[in-house]
Amino acid sequence: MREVAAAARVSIKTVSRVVNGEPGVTPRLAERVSAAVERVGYRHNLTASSLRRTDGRSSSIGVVLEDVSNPFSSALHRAIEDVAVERGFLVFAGSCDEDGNRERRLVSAFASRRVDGLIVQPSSEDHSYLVAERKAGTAIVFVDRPPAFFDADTVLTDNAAGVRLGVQHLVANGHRRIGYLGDLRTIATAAERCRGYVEEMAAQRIDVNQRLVRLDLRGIEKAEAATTELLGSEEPPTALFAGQNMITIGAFRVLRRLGLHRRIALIGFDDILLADLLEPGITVIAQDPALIGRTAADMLFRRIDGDRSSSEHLIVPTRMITRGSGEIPP
Amino acid sequence: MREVAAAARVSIKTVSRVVNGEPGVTPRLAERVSAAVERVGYRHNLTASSLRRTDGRSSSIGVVLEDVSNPFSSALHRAIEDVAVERGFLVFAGSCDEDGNRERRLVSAFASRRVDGLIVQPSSEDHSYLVAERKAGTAIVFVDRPPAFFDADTVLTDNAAGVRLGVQHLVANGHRRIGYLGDLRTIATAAERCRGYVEEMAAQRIDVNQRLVRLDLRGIEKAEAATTELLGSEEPPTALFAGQNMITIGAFRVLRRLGLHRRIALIGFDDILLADLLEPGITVIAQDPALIGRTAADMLFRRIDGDRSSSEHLIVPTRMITRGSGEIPP
DNA sequence: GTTATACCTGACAACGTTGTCTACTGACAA
DNA sequence: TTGTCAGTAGACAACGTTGTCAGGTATAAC
Repeated sequence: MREVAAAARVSIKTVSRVVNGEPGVTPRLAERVSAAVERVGYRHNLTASSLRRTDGRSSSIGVVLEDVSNPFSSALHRAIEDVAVERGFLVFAGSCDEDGNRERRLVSAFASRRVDGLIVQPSSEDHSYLVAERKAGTAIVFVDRPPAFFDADTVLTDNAAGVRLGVQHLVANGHRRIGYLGDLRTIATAAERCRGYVEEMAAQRIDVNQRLVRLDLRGIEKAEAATTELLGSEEPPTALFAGQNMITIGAFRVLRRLGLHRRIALIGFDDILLADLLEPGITVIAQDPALIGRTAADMLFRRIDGDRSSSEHLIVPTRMITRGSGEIPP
Repeated sequence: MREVAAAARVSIKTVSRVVNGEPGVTPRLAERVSAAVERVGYRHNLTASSLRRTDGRSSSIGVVLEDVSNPFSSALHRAIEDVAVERGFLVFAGSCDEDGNRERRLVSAFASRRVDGLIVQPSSEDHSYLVAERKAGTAIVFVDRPPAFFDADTVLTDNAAGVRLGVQHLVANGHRRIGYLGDLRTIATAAERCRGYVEEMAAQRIDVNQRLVRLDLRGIEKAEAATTELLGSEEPPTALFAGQNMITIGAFRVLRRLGLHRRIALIGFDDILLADLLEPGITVIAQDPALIGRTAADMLFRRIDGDRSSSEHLIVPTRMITRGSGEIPP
């Protein structure tokens, strides 16, 4: 900046004014400065700028995801990015793989870089550590899963209601022996989904047979093993509800392998690319990650803009997409 | 920091030493400082720190992707992140949707935040603008596609060789009327893949029938339209090579719709989740985005660590995964 | 010609750090 | 006791900006 000032024969402050588009500089002078900026190859240093500014804004936000490469998380990420770029903000993103410590380390790394806001898809089971960030003025919004021991804005899917919709659909098609395959119970959404299953079964006056319920399945392989076991049991289910993406894939693989894919009904939570091209197409309870991400980002920027009202909790609905696998009769 | 210093009754510099783990502080004193840090709720400000440090490192890198939510890009992103966290670096990521201007804006935003390195999956057709960044000391690595008018390290897939492998496989299965469906020719990788097709056809002494070649297909729908047209023509192909993910999906959809999915062979470039569960499974030429990302990140950090040797150009091989669709005879 | 009024411009300090250099402390040998 | 030497601690400036405020310069009105 000093170089630019020298080249344009003005003071440093004037260069700053031009760079920031502040008023009070003659167009002619501004032109001279811009030319000098170009000539010297000057690049504005936003870190120094944010250090000095009274509001201390860094124009960046941090996004903590389960895994940037997982389709759901990355759709969130993209939606958030789209809102951020409109505001001239940049996005830090990190994955924590269901590891609470990694989540904390990420947040701390973001905090060191003085992000203006955080969007967290939590892995940890205690978010009281965020109190310090909040006090430092960082806006915080949770997506997909609620925080624990910490009050903040949230944007969640109604997981239980989604599962209930699916189970209801299976019952309407005549099923009563409905198996449930769920993810780690430590994941809040997985617990919610399982709750939805139990509640809807009760609402339909069907006793839950514990032998038809398999939980804590993480990854395709565990889902495959559990499905194989379930279908090989004495009184196998006539329908399966898969509580997550990878579980749906695992279950479908086994159904195919056993030649049961046209005989046993299957509904999965979360849509899957290509699910429509399988035979039969897989009926799913679809979330809308793009809408969730956009909503969360809008909320975050409202907070960054100074909204101090009490925390909001939004629910984004799910929707059932029938494609065949969920409509197989018992 | 001043507060911490006051609370621990030491000078600011001593606090700095403790925070940075510099030697020359008695363990007892360090303990006292750490306690004060905790008590005051102090958070190290990395932006101020990097401003002052002689090396000026921000411990962050920028990643420019086609789209953070696209499976290939997000796999790259994840692999890069994994290398970065090991080094204590944070990752800015942005999408540019094949828009060269967006790419430039992203790079400029990264530069303003003084990232130490850039990994670019380019959309632009002229990267001479990066000369300024390079001169400022930013390390730059290109992935997936080569830069134009700019010399830098690259990590690319051998696209032409991959396609040749696929075409060869089709010919070996008896096909001679092989259709080719390609992405926008402005995308370097798409051009390369098309070249592979032409070259292998020549090597097999088969004349390329221009009516069997459809290019500039962007997105599933355009691919569907082109496939429909191709298959409805007078002398339809007996096999199709789809030059990209979405094109493969579009082509398969049409084959299914026309009931030709067991009669016309199909090979796609890039693996697709669930491709093994379709009927028939889709034979693909698979890239290894995780390896590409990791390699690029390793390269970038070598440059950040000061490696000034001339630019390297690595090629990551592809591999064919046969699943049925590519083995259908004419 | 003088003064008032806008409007521009620049000197200086400060943001939260760290590099440099000086000064202090205590231990040990002479 | 004194001198030397590590080893440790602190004062100060500086990184690249911007906020504050004082000062300068046209222009217009008297």
